[in-house]
Amino acid sequence: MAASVTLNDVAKAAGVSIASASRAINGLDNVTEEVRERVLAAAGKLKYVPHGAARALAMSRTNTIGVILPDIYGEFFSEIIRGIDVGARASGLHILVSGSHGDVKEAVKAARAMAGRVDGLLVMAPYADADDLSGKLPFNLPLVMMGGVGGQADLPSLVVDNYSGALEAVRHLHEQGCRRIAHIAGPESNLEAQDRLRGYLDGLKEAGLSPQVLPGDFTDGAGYAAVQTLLAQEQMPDGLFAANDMMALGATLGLREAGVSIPDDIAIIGFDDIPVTRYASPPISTLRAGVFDIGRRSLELLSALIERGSAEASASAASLIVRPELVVRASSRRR
Amino acid sequence: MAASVTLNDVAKAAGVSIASASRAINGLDNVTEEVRERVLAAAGKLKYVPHGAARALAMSRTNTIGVILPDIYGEFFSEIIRGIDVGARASGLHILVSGSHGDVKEAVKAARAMAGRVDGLLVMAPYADADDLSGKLPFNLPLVMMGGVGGQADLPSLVVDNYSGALEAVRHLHEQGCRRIAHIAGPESNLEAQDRLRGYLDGLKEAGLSPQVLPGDFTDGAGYAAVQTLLAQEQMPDGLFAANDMMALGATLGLREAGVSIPDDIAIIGFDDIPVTRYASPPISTLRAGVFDIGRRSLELLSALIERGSAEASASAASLIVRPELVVRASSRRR
DNA sequence: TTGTACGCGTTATCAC
DNA sequence: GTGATAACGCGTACAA
Repeated sequence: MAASVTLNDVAKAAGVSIASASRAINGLDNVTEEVRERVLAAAGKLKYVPHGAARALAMSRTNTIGVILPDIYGEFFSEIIRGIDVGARASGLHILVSGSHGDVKEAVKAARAMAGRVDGLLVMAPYADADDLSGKLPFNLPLVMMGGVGGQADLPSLVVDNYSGALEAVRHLHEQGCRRIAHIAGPESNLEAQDRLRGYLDGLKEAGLSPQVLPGDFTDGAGYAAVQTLLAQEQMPDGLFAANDMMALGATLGLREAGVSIPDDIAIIGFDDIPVTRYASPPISTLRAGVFDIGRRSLELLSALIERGSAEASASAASLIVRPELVVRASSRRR
Repeated sequence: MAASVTLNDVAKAAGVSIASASRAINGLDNVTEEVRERVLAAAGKLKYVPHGAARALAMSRTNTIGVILPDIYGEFFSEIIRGIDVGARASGLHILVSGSHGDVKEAVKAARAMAGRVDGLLVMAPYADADDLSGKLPFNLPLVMMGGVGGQADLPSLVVDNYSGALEAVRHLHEQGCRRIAHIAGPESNLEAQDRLRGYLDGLKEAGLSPQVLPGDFTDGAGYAAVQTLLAQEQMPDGLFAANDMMALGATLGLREAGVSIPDDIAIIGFDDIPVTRYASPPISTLRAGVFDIGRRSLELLSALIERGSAEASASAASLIVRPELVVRASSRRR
């Protein structure tokens, strides 16, 4: 019933031209007060709502930014999205999200689908080789990369210093008296996980300890599985650095189940500082990457790029580097 | 630089008409194989990407659905979004999200901004009076309400049977031997919280017990604060039903801090079954509303409405009612 | 101040 | 099969 009412209908109902109707509705000042009222009244009665796509086409401006994440749920991404939401709100922008499900092809596909529907792109693709994206992604659109390794493809980006974070985690465990420190790694193809692994290895070298790396995939299940491996060996480690908080959480569950005391028998630290770390028992030490801030600041950066026409986008490609902050909680505090 | 390349550019480069170019790119069959190849080659070389808004305008079809939630982060909404994402993916739809921040005006505003940019709307507005929305929201757009009270404004919807869920929670605690059962309520203006409160009150009446209701706002902080109140009174309750899981979680933290044993001294149960309940210690009993499924099924419902042109949308406004399922974990298991 | 007419990038309907 | 051309709904020079 009733195809949606257009500006034309409103103009007709108000007895003015479509141009005047447009002006009145958009609050331009070159309209008689009387005309404005007539138009607004008509619009109200007809329940007129501007057609987004048409407006976007005419103004080549959507007031929407596209967000492409590996996934759009879970503690980690949820925090990212929150940051983006807050920033977007402040800038009067809307958000078109899409999950790439860890696939580069999907990410590119999503980006293509967003062309002409967003003013800029915020993408996080930690698994992607820089070259995989650089050529295919930017369709003359302002773009900011979140996470990933530094200076990825010369795109403006916000990255976490995963390497020094990992280094700090190891040093912390060492200071707490740990001498056999194991690591639960993230997905092999994940660039951030790779950096964290490097930091761990260098940290152990620095301390003169020998490393033990267990495979993982960033899920709590992987953390749980990893401790099963550890429990089966002759000697347990006395320190455990998980590449992210979810795996640290899974590890604590497994250890508690086995009656291992945390942090006395084994100290644990994660990475990211997602909310649930505070609710775990014991609360889990971690490295606060400022997930929320990453989202918010990325959006601000993108927003700025959009405003200035994204002129020399890559010129000012000053990749902001976020240095994670050590957060010590009960899971690793031994004194 | 270089204004984005259009279909016209591609057509010109391939030496065909814009119409043929369109056909070739959209895979229609009435094109010579040779023309198709020329067009595709040109498109590839020019890095052509279809303009979403223009396509939407021409086809009056966006392949996008708008999602309006009170918030777009946190465990609960994250799960909803996950469900929607899965459903959307299956239907080849994109998602335009917006948080209303608990404000009806904001929700309506968001919906207006989405007009002409989406094919349908998925909205959750638990604080909204049915009448507040029914008139202002549907701009000739297929719409499905998530949550809220049943049959809200005759719109097709997916609602949780909060009342019987709450009733079941109370019965469970009673069966476990609890005789002084307190309730931490949700926000007063929240319709779902109201239903849960009703269920609680009727449940206590049924058991012949006297109720104690503490105020809350669905945050863990509120749960924590509520137990401080309880700890200060002469006699502690021996059972606690929180209107949602986050408050139940906050309550367990407060109680553990005070050295109160769960579930021996006090049994606890929440509502919603968000992921974190499983990681808490002890794991928290709850009522599984199937948050994920609500998202997914809402989308499926909406998708169906869109396909069939939303003809008699409200005719088939068969509000699907989800009956929550009791999930007993350590926090309330006394035997 | 107001109205006319064109353009935004695509799709779809025609003739050819 | 292919190519003009009219929508789609709106903003906006430009002219009046």
